[in-house]
Amino acid sequence: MPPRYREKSTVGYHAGYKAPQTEDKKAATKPLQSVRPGEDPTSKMFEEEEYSPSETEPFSCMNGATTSRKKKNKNKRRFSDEQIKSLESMFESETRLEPRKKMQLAKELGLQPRQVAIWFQNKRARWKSKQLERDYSILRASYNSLASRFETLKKEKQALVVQKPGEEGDCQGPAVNSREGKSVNADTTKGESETNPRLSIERSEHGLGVLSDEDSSIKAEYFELEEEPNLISMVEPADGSLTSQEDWGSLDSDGLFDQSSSDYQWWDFWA
DNA sequence: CGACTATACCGTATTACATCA
DNA sequence: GCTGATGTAATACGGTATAGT
Repeated sequence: MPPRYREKSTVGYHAGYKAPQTEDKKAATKPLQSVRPGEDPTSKMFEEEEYSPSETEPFSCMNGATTSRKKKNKNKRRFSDEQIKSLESMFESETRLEPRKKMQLAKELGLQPRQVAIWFQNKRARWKSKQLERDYSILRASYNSLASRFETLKKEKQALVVQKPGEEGDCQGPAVNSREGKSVNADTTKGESETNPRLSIERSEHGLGVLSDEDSSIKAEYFELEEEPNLISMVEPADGSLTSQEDWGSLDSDGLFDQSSSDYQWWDFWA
């Protein structure tokens, strides 16, 4: 969790102290009179004493609105290109604003500090959303690569089995078991390959598909896959650490998904 | 010192408005 | 001019951290 910037209060609060116009929801919602979406009885935009509406909009026009959804922010204005530019460049250097910088930036841009804070908040949300899309694409590409490699190996193996029907499979038999220092005959090798779930290539009758953006059902199928536990366990550790939301904070694509930073591919387990 | 309170900030979901095709 | 899609500023809400009482 990145550090939060909190302005240390320099005032000694006392009983009965009236909090300064906070720019946040706690104060805004303190009266909290059955607030419903679209109905903001304390609409900060219209209470902010320093707030100066955009040059063109006399926002008082909304007074007396007759629609059921009253209190619409008619003075909502998009920020100017210049403002966006400044905000963007600040966001590039730091995604969370120090209160002092927020105030300064707000002053420079002629915005309310709250507007700056909200912009950063929305920006982080948008950025995260796009990041998730990117990460998913990378993951999908990796998976598809793995799937096609799997198919290739499967075909190779079948070819070898057909080629030498009576013979022992050189590719897996003794080699696999040689780590135990035993000489294994063809029968035991074959027997193990049939019973050992880890040697389960043949078991996959339908093989592996290719993930596409469109077919979400396929995605679901593969991410709940029981057929190939080995594959899943490589993509997602059994402890769920990859999908644990706690780790998302540090999941900034140069971490988990940045394959360019390493020659190692996770599917190399299989190679 | 611990409980309580107030405030600030966060992420997420949602709303409402502006803009464009 | 109307309409639906999209982008985005703003709000709502629940949660957490921190400082003061």
